[in-house]
Amino acid sequence: MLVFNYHSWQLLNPHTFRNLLKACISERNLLAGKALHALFFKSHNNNNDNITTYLSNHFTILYSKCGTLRNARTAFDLTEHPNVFSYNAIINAYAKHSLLHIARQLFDQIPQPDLVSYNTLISAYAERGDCEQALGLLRVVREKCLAIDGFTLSGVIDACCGRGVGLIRQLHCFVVMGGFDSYASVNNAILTSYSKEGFLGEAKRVFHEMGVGGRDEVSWNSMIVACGQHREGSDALALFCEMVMMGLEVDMFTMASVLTAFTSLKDLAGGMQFHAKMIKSGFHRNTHVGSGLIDLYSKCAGGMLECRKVFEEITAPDLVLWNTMISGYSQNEDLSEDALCCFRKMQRVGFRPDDCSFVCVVSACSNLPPSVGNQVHALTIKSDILYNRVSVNNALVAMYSKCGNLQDARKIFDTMPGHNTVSLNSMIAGYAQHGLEAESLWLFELMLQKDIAPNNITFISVLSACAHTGKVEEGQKYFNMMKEKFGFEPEAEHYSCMIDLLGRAGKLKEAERIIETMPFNPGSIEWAALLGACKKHGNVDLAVKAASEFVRIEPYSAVPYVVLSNMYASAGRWEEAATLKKLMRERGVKKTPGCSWIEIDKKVHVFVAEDTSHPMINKIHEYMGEMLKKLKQAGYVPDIRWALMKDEEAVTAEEKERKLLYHSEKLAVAFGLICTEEGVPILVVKNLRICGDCHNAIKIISAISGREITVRDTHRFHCFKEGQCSCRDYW
DNA sequence: GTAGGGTTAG
Repeated sequence: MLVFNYHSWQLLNPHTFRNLLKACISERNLLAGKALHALFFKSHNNNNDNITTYLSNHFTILYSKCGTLRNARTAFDLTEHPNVFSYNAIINAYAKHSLLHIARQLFDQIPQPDLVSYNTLISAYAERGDCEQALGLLRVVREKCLAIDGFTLSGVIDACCGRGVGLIRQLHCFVVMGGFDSYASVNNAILTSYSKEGFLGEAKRVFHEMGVGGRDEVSWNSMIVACGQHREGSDALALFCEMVMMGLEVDMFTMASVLTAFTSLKDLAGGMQFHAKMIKSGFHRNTHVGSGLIDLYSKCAGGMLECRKVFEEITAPDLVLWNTMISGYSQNEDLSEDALCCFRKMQRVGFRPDDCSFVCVVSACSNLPPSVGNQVHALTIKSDILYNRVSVNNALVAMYSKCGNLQDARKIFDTMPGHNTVSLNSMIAGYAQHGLEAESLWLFELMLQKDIAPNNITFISVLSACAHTGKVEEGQKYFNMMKEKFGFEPEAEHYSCMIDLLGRAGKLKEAERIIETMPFNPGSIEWAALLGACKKHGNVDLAVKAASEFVRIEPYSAVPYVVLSNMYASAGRWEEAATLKKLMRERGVKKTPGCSWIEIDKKVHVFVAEDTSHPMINKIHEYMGEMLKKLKQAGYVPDIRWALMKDEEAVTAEEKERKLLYHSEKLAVAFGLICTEEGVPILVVKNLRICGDCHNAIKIISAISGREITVRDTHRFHCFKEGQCSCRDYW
């Protein structure tokens, strides 16, 4: 510990002064450093000897290390002969403050940059995900015959992560050929990159090949995180135990990594126990651990209450911690507005949002009225350093397409500075959700041509595009391609897509067979897909099986009860329908009330079925009455099978027709048509799936009114135009 | 004077 007495410093000789400054740097003691700096001006500044040059350069290093950029810059500007050390320090300081353009300017001024200068800049580009620049610098380093080291390679590998596994494989080769595979840091970077590209097997291989002696703590932590992120939580926990048994040092990074394992297992109880243990050791106040905890509770506890408690315990929240909170809010659909509040609050307390903050807040906008997304988009443009980040653009593409605005999604996709796997995934998914399977598959083929590696998520979108349009053969082809050509082991989601694809196409037997033979225990999603297919094709027997399996897994979901009782009712099996309704009441299962909303002039108007609360409801009813006449003239026949919700026998056909007319999506559409100018497209969002009668009616409404009407339901988009729907009635 | 491990988009 550095102990000082200002008065005695006046007598220091230059060498002692230098040693003191060194100590300040290694201890990051800003206070003592500043005092030394003041003294330096009084006594040494005028000399022009080596030690003065040394000292003045080291003040830049001191301030850079202590994170005070302004002081670092002042010290740097006051240094008459800046050496490469202080250049490197100040470049690093700017890079860490996301001011890469200034870092680059300074780099270009260095008379003779050394390897550390290059490494620093490469890391800065890696931080930004700019793989081209990082590779360019690597080339320069090699041309200059500077001997590459582990810093160079781990930086380059980090920068190239996210550009497909092919590039990582090439770099891995380069690492092995150059003999850099003895560097733990380089192997760690390779390991993490493989994992992030979706290749856990390769990551594990790297880890094993490192051997116990070749690993450091980072290797263990990286492997634990990799397993956690690939939902192999129990492997992650086993690694942690192994680490503890071996007496390796366990730090906050390890704790955070273990938390990702609990999160992946959705093991809230285990995570909470671990939390309790960490409270005893005080780890829970650490930001790394905190973000792990917040992630755990936001994903597993069904709300943000616990997260807020964790957040409040943290002594000095950092940017990642704030981002994790924003992310938590944005993943809880009904808390999207809170995500925005959190984003604003973070800025109020002085944090500058980074790409991750924007990605999270933009994704929250997918669940909010479109105008909010537009505003946040404007914000990303204003904060220009982020504008060019691929990740933010990807999030914007996803947001616009989820908000039903495929045109703007495409515009961003076409103008963004570069594409990676996620960019293509977002756009492909956008087209898939809108039922534009041809565009979706065309983009996928383009992706392959351009050598942008698909990942497991790409195939989810591709398969769902096939499912949404009934392309059974294509779906089968892509499912096989994913295994055989790309070596991806299909995950539960891929199997669900196949169940959906086959089931909807009427191949119920094949769909059921997939459930029986897939290498996972089928979850509610798989059974729901089969149930939906049974409903479409009227197979009550199989529906009973699917529904009961669903209920076993998710006892409080109303979905299986409602679907099955509607099926009974449709088949005229009233008693069974009633029994099911009774059972539902007895078990306390509540149906989610259907509601639809529309944004007009930045105000959201929500409608529930047979709504009478809206101030303009009379006008809406009047409009619907008129519309009904026109609809009937155009050949609309109300499909009263969709009005079977309660007391079926008691209601007359006329009453059923009236009920249908006042479904929430029809009310919202009518309101939209009343409130907007001729020709303006309208967007309605529904919290459940669109009803079949509404689907039919809105098709005709779109023709009568000459409007483009988009309805987003929980499953996909229906874009009605000139009497047709983009789903081509396949839903 | 410089890396690799916690959060994110599909």
